[in-house]
Amino acid sequence: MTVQHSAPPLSQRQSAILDRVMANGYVTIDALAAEFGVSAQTVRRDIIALSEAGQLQRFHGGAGPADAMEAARLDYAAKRELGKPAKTEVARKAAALIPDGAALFLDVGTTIETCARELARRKGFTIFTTSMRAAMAFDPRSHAVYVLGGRLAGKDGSLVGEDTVQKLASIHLDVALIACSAIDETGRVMDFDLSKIAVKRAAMAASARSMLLSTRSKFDRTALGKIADIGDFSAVVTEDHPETSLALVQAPLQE
Amino acid sequence: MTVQHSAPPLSQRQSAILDRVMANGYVTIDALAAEFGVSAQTVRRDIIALSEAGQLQRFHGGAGPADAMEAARLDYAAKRELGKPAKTEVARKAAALIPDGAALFLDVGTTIETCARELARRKGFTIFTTSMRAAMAFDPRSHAVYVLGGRLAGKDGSLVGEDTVQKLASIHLDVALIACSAIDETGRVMDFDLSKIAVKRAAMAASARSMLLSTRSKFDRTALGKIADIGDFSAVVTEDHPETSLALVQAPLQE
DNA sequence: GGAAGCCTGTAAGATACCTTACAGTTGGCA
DNA sequence: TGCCAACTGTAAGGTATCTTACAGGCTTCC
Repeated sequence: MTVQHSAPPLSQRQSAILDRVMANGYVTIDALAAEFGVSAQTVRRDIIALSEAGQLQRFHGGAGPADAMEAARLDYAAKRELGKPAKTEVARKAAALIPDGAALFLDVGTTIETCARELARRKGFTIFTTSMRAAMAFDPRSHAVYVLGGRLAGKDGSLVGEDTVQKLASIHLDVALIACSAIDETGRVMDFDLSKIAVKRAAMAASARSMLLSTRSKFDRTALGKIADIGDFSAVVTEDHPETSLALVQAPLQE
Repeated sequence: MTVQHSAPPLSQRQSAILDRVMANGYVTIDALAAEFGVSAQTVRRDIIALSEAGQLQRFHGGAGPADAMEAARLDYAAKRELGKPAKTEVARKAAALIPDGAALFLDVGTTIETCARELARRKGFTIFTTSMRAAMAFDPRSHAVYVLGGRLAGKDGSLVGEDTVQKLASIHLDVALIACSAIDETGRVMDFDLSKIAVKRAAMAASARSMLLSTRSKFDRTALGKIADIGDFSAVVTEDHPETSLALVQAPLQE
């Protein structure tokens, strides 16, 4: 079994620069020059080489990540922009409905992540989630964060696995924040990803209340599998202007 | 139970800017101005406000993350710099010893993460890990990545839990890549974090071979708990200049 | 109505960075 | 030794960004 790298040769310093970029997300040329004890121009040359090799992305004054994994994250990030303002509004409204100190399940999804960042600015939550990106939003010193393990499924940092369901069965949570792919005319809440549906249902079963976060763009559409009926949720949070075909509940949750 | 945010009020656009920063890691002012349809100067003002609020960090031409979680990551990243060149060397040497397509356990730690990024540039590995940061280094389309769940323990994205040990007991891996805090004069490999020791031992037990990644700065020191004896490892990877008090094995692994 | 406050856009000078070009250093090789 | 290639540092001029300052539009409130 051959041991070989497909990547082109990198100097020690270039490799170190890559490390820093991957770790910090963004580094300035000045910082790199100071760290390695070389001139800014030398660092610039390294960055140009790495940039041309597609290893990172140049910015004015520094460089940021741009490789396979990060590029996927950017694709993923770009996807967020589609429903951006609506997502943010939904996330903020949902976060405002969560009482302090609650024990929560956080589903996978961009809206949930935005909500997670909103919640992370408070303190004392207990979080169960299958989304690494949602988990990373929290400071472990301010919150108790539990990540339900599994196989890394996509660029979104989501984890899927059979154990997840049974682990959820053994705990009790206050609120499950659930995302979906579609809500059809009859009020069926649906998702494209079958592997995640079981997790969503288990999370709902393990929680006293379930909250569905969905932009109106998901309404009157259909998807592969059914998660639940819209009536199974204690609250459905969407944008204002509820000109949809469904009656929406938006009452604050209480313990 | 009161529902309130401790954070100061943010405009819709400022909040959206934060979202983008958290998602992309770094955004340029031009990109933000174009996205929101406002002038660069307006975006700059938003960024200045957010920066003064400690929500993000200003850079020449854009802004990057700098809030609680990310700041912790930066602290963590700063820590890497202590043993930087040595860590990189160890990581690269270790990665070169791993045969293609191997099933691996990746421990928590900066050296392991650097090694993970090195491995991620190849294809076909099966990865089990308790480190979210290590997991994120891989593209799930090129590798099978399994994250062993647990409680988010620190800024390093590490997960600890009781289930982890028993889950490891049910699988078989080729190589376990293990990190440690110290190796004392008698060859005892030790760690400061007791909660992680059980995981390391379980991973070693589940793997045909174990590889210890350690810079020489860890040698002739001691720590809280013992992981194993240095003889329990199939290979110990450290920097060149093996002027240590221990005989080190650095043989390539084969299946 | 009118003043005050806030947000926004525009413009000019100051600052920081980038590019290009050239020279010094090092190491390999004949 | 002499030559060449690769790497690095320095410097000058161009470009981009930042800062500061001012003006217009909008809302609030008297």
